Amino acid sequence: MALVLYNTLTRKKEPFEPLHKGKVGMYVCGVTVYDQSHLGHAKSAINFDVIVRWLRFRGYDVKHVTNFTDVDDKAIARANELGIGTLELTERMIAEYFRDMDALKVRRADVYPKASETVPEIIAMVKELIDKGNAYESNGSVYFSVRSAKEYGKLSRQSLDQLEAGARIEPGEDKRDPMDFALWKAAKPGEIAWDSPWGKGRPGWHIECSAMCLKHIGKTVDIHGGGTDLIFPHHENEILQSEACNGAPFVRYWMHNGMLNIDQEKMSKSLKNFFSIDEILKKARPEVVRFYLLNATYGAPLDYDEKSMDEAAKALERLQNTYDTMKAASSAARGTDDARTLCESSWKKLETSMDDDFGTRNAIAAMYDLARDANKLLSDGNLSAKGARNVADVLSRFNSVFDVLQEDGARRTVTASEAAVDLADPESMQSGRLTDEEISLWLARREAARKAKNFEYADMVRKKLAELGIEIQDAKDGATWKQR
RNA sequence: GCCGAGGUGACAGAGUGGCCAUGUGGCGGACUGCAGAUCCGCAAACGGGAGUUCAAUUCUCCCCCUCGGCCCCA
Repeated sequence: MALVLYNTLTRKKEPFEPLHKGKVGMYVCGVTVYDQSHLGHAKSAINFDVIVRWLRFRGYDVKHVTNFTDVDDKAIARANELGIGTLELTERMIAEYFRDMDALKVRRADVYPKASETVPEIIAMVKELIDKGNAYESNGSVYFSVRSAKEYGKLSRQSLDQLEAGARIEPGEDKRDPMDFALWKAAKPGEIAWDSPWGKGRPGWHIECSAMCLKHIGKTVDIHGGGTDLIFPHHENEILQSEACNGAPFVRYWMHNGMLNIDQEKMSKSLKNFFSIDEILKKARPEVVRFYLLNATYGAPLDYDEKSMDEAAKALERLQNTYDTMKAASSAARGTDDARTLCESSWKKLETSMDDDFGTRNAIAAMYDLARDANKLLSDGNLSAKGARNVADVLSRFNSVFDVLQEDGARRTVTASEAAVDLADPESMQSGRLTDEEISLWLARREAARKAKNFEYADMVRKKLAELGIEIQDAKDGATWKQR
């Protein structure tokens, strides 16, 4: 089954065929670094993180580029407020961004170009656009002439005339046409600026992505991603610039992730209705945040509320329990079923889902089905040790793409000595860390007490262990325990 | 106004021309000394209207509603 993805350009799902066989050049629009990152940014980062991981899992050699917009009106304004340099502020924000995304287990892109470090390439591109007659200089600024483009609005399906009806030129601008946009902005006093053939100034917003794509990937990128809010005008303008400059198709597949809404409104910095990643991580583990976001469709808007995050936590708990249980059963299970058919069909379903425009939601559903059937086999006593291992392997493979299960949470069986008949006082349990042997000993004592129907003692042991962060569960073939 | 997406059971959210989504929650069971975990069963849906069809939640048309984009924004 071939990988199919939804292309915003054609509004259809298309079979994925990169320009060069086996290689994928992928560019994802990053953030403007003037403030903290919020859950909406996390959604984008995690959606594309999993997309990249799946492409790699499928054997593609992916070069993933994500930029930082560090030269920008808001960053300049914020830095001035704080009385620090623009790049000082943006460096700080970039560090925070990495801290946040690392916490969310987002794999790093291969390259993180910054606007401030791409100025020579940007200037070269602007020059070329002027030479080719697609741009013009005006009072130290350079604008792209939309009327010079062969076609306009193919991504967002906007008509230039329609747009112009509502547009107007801001006072102080020197555009020839209202829809023309700045490639290079003449410096204003107190702003960060670079020398250029048009005097001191700085790059416009859209041009940095075009320049970075060209520099780090080439004239044509296979996948260009970003939020749906960037479709117009940002991505539209990127197409105009890049195709006018390079004379080659700019992007083969446009992928856009849906916005995260809160109370029916887009979460955004300007609306001040956002949860910073910091805050979110106080409420939920990173794995839960990932699971919550991946349990939706990347391209659709997602409404956030605390209740749905809690639901995600509970649902994930089930998969985690199954994962832990299966790992424990990998040596203990006694049945005869090696669960091969089950594992194969579950994995097949996951692959089919992921190959269908990265259907993480259905992929997760496949894991639920696997968990249910495997748990049933186990509790019916039919699962073999090898079968448990097979199931754990599938979940582990799933996790290598989704990264939502904790690997060290294994529930452990007791390796108890039979001779543990002395019912020592649970109160004598040392606070601090117990060794595995000590835990086994206590569980053996408890087991002996249970057999003797001394439930008071058994409950006491369970309680004391719980106080030390050790959770135990009784099962048919003995208790298992887990460090919390 | 223009462009785009969408309306599915209590909630979240897939999908398909005729058969189970899935998860959380609810109800009833099994297991259990109790916890917990797990499993089984039940109830519960396809915005409204017309049409195509043997059959439509799934296709077509109309209507209603919601959301996003059109300054910045993942």
